[in-house]
Amino acid sequence: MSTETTDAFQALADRGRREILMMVAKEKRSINAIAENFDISRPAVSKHIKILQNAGFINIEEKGRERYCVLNQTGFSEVQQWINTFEEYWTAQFRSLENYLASNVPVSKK
Amino acid sequence: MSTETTDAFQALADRGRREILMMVAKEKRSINAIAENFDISRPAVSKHIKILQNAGFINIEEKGRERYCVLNQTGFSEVQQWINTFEEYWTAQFRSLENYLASNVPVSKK
DNA sequence: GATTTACGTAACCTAAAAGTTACGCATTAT
DNA sequence: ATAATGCGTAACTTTTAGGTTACGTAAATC
Repeated sequence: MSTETTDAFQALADRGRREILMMVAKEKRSINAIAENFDISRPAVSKHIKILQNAGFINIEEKGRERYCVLNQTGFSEVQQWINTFEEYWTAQFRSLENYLASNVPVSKK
Repeated sequence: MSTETTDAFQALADRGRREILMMVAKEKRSINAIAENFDISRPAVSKHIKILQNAGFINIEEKGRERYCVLNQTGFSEVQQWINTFEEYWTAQFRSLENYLASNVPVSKK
């Protein structure tokens, strides 16, 4: 795990990390609280957290010796933006389907 | 590259694969046509295509000995759905910000 | 019908991701 | 002051991802 990853998609590639995000979405959690819900060791979780943080999916709220994870919209937006890039393609597809239907499929008349 | 990958996020983890999707979004392309635009070998591209296909991002249109790649919305929708899962979280965040502002921040009066 | 083209696939190698244990270091509790 | 807790990190091992070359095969070209 090269924890310096900054790529949002790379960060989401791991199932465990996606589960972590879903857990944190339900409620703010400390590193240990997260680790308790996984089979992997705490240090492993710790690394995942760092990756998610660097990719902009979570923020850390330090409270004494505990570190709470909360969602950060940055990473999600990045992915959303990329998905939106293809919006144009789908609407074009849709329009050409419309054209096809308009010119080729007989409309039932009353 | 275990080409049996069916995971959408896993498929998007690779930069090259994301580029392939963007290329294909511009226009339908054969495997070789795609490979020409990359530094990697054709067999490598071939594997990437298979991964993208299995993950539901592209469909193959066979035309004689050529195989054309076209986008498939399935994979994109899967990712979109996952992103939408967190929608609830952000709106809750927004509402609590609203509440905070309403109760704590003095409104400038005229 | 021989050759070239457009692929897929198997076998293999390398590098990076993901995991572990074993520490160390603050912070909190006793 | 001492012990216990909540982490991060370094060093190491295993697994997987991504790449290659070397084939084979079916369709197009000559």
